[in-house]
Amino acid sequence: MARTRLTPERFEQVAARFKAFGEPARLRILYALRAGERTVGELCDATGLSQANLSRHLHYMLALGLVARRKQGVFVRYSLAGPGVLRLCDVVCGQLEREARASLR
Amino acid sequence: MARTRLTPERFEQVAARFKAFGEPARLRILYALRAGERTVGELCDATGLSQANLSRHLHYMLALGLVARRKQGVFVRYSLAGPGVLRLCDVVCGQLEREARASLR
DNA sequence: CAAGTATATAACGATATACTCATATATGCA
DNA sequence: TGCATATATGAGTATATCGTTATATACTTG
Repeated sequence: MARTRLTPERFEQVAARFKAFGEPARLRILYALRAGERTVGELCDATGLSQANLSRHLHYMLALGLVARRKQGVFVRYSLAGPGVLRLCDVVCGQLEREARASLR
Repeated sequence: MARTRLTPERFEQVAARFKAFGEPARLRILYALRAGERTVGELCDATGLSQANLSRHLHYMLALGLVARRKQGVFVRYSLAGPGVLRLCDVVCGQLEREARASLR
């Protein structure tokens, strides 16, 4: 694997990316988008978050390039920015899964 | 891949794990441990963090199972809890790397 | 243009988190 | 035992971030 030099600002970037995932509300949003594009209203229903709160998190993730935004009439449709976005979450889920199973036996 | 049901508390767990990585100071510590076991004092030098601050972050990551602790006389030697700990960071680094390269051309 | 709906944003309070300074605890040694 | 060193922790401050309420903006339709 190519070893990347980790400058201080690289640490900042990486941390910022992790921080985006380090919030249950945002994870819920991302997983609600797993099945495909959703309007803000639909995401309200799917996640149980308030509209204002949702909008703020979406803006946040849009700025980080985690989600994509498409305006269509009155509606705004959000989607995952790429197939890799949830891969990271799945890795962590898998790790926790394994740890949980290991600690049981 | 086994599809795991994502309960609310699963979201919390995953978010907590991500949050641990979402802090530049902790990333610096983890990467300083990449080369192997280090005492707190050595980590002070390697990261530039204050002793008190460092001690807190180490405690935090110890509780999450990201680092291991071994007491040896007056010294306490910390190390990465497992080989998978930094794999996640490398994934993110790689993604950012690719994105940076893609946005250049 | 007026009214209704979808989304975004401003302002605010509450809470959490990072950091520092000072001090406590633990260990080794004279 | 007394001192020096390594690490941990308590207390306090500053800042960031989440969530809410109220309001603004943008678009559609009558």
